[in-house]
Amino acid sequence: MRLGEGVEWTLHCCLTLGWLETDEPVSTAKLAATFDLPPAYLNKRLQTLVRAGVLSSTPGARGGFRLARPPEKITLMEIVAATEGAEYAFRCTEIRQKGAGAERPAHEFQRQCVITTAMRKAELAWRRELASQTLADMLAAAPVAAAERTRDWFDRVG
Amino acid sequence: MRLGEGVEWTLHCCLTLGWLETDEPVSTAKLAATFDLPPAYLNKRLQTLVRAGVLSSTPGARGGFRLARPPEKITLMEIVAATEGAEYAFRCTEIRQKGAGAERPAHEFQRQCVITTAMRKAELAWRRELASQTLADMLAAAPVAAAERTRDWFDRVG
DNA sequence: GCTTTCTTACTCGGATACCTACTGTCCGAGTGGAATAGG
DNA sequence: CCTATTCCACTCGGACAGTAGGTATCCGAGTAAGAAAGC
Repeated sequence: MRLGEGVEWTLHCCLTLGWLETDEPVSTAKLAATFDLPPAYLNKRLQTLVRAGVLSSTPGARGGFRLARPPEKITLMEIVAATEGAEYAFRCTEIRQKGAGAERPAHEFQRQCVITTAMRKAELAWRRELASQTLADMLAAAPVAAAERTRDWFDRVG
Repeated sequence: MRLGEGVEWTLHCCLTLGWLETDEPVSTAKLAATFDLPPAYLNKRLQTLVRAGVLSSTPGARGGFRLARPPEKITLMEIVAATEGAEYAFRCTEIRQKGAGAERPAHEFQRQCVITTAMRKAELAWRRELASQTLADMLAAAPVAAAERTRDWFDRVG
């Protein structure tokens, strides 16, 4: 099991957008340069965040991305689910109904199997933890110097 | 993010081995037939459980797999980690040190970034949940009829 | 000076190629139990 | 009846092919802002 790199990218981009505190949109090119990422692909990932309502994008000259909501109202869960998909990591394919189970009547399988229940319980704990942390929490947790340095860097590159 | 199908397979196989309560090993062929799975590949997954110490295998005629320990001492976390790998799902590639961060001295990056901390915290909650559930818990949670039916089926196919 | 046009810079969305990890198959080697052959 | 050989069923482990999903690139279309041109 592994999370795509896109999760790390989008989380860092959201953090950066939160630090900048500017109301002007930030272009994909600048964000990509900040972390040395492929611009076209990063843009694709950010677009999915727009569709999820986490970011908003403005087209045209001097366009780019900005946070769609104040950081206090953006949870990590939203960002992760937007880039990685909202499906469960464990996907029950009902193999209990194959082979030996094929001869049994269908009504015996209405209750979900104990394995699915257990795995889902663990995954909900994961989600709950992510949902409890907002972008504002992370902005506050990072050293203030980090925020200043990113602001400086964005001032310099224009 | 998705867990491989192998997780579902090995969990069901462990559950089946627990239900059978026999001391004789069960062959890969029978387990594969029980869930209609490809025998060779299932065998591969079960071998990793042997290496992890969850199952034990006996070679030769009438050989097969059996639980290496009583079900009370096997946690779901062990089974999942054995088949899926013990690495974290979120893998920090330190993109904060690329691009804008490349000019900054290395000692600034000794503390792990807030994103890694947050993601790891969520993942630990997931692991804790899986580690708290034993195979014996699942055996008990399932309807007794299910256990009987699998025993019947294994008696019939010999 | 005002309006119109042009240029520029950016997002948007689809099409496509690549690459990695998971899935699945195959084969040779090793091992233990049972059947068979020989004394 | 006892022992040795043969055979079979199974695990073990590696090599390899196929496949799905994530990564990455490219291109045309649309849009907004500013600059340039025309009246």
